[in-house]
Amino acid sequence: MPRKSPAAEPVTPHEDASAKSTRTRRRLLDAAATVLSRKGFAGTRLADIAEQAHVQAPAIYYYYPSREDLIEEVMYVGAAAMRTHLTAALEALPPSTTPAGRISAAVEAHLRHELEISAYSTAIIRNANQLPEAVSRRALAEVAAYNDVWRVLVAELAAAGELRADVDPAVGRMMVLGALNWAAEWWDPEGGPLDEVIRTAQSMVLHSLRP
Amino acid sequence: MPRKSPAAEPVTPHEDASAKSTRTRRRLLDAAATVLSRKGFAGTRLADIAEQAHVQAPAIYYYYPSREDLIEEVMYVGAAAMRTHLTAALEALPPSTTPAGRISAAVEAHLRHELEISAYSTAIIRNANQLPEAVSRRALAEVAAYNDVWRVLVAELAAAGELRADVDPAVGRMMVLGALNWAAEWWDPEGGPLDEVIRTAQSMVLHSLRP
DNA sequence: GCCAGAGTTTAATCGGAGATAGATTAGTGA
DNA sequence: TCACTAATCTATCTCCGATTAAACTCTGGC
Repeated sequence: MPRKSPAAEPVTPHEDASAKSTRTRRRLLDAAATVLSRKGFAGTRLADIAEQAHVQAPAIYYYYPSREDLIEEVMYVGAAAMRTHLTAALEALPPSTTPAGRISAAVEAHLRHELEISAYSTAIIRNANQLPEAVSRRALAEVAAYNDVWRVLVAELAAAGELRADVDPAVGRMMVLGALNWAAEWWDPEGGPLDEVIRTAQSMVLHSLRP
Repeated sequence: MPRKSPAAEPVTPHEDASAKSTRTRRRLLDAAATVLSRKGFAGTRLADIAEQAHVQAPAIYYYYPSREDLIEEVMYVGAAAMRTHLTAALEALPPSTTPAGRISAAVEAHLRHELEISAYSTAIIRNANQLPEAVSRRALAEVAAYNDVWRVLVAELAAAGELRADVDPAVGRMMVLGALNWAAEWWDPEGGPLDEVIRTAQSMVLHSLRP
């Protein structure tokens, strides 16, 4: 058994001696995200993760106490990054931005980040609802918080009188998020520039919500 | 070893003697769809399927040569049913129906069927892109055919001059299908009548596509 | 040049799950 | 009721994959 996992020792002994450790940890996380998105939770083998990360399988236990802990972190980190990214994008907007403008920015932030960290995104999208409770709990909480941000965006639009009367806010929000999430399943960098997808998405989303 | 699987003997010996066999087969298929949607491909245990279907695990081998064959059939049958349902709904429309009216009907058909056979739908949605090639081949072909039906619907709309210029037809179609597919992940019969979701969806879809 | 500990490896262990063998029971026609 | 087939069961085999044990290696500080 390894003496102590680096994760349990945040006080770095030699200031940057842990650089290697940190990098390997990240490699394992990325590898796990990739395998998880391609094979699903139960199909994710430690051997596959290890191969992706260029280590032997037991090395994983130096960094994570168990397979489930590693996967749990993939889900959480991916979900948290998504929310952080969206929040930052919104905060960067000038205060004068209209509700429609904010939604437009949110659409762009969602798509860019989703497709940039697509291994994490597809891992979350495909697996979130078929994981054991313990593995998905933190991630689902992040996803709920992410949804809340959108809830506010839609509410702001409604408050400005720009939400069509025949659109239920909750249903509308889930439809929009579904359209955006699904992009991870079909978008291919080869098939055309992301910017065009973003423009089309922004236009469709706003037209689907506003009078 | 069982003498012969009923599947291999389409000529029913006693005309309805196979009724029981047919029902068990269906129970197994439904059970497999349920487990598959909840646990994913690799997490789908024969024991879980068997329990859902009220048989012992080895009984499955009387009907299917292997676990993979059973799952393959779940995917294919679910995908094929989806396309059949949509096609039938479109053919039932009066010939005078406008392109927008046809899309509206397609939205309803998609949502109703998706949420009615939700075990099959979520099984397909969550697993289609993380299955071994051999298991998903037929299902993916059906999905492609299903997409083609929608491609035509959008083309008809465009031909009628009712597709906004800033909406790329392919991107628009995938966005719409994403919004609809995602409903299987969040819609809950307790949370309100399906009809209202359908009306909102129809309105959003048409407004997102038309000038 | 030597030591300590971080980081990683090879070699077991051990349980779980698909598949098979060989009964056993249910159903139907004579 | 008998005989035969359909349908299902119990017991078992076997392999795969997570985890653990026990080294080994490399690096920086002395």
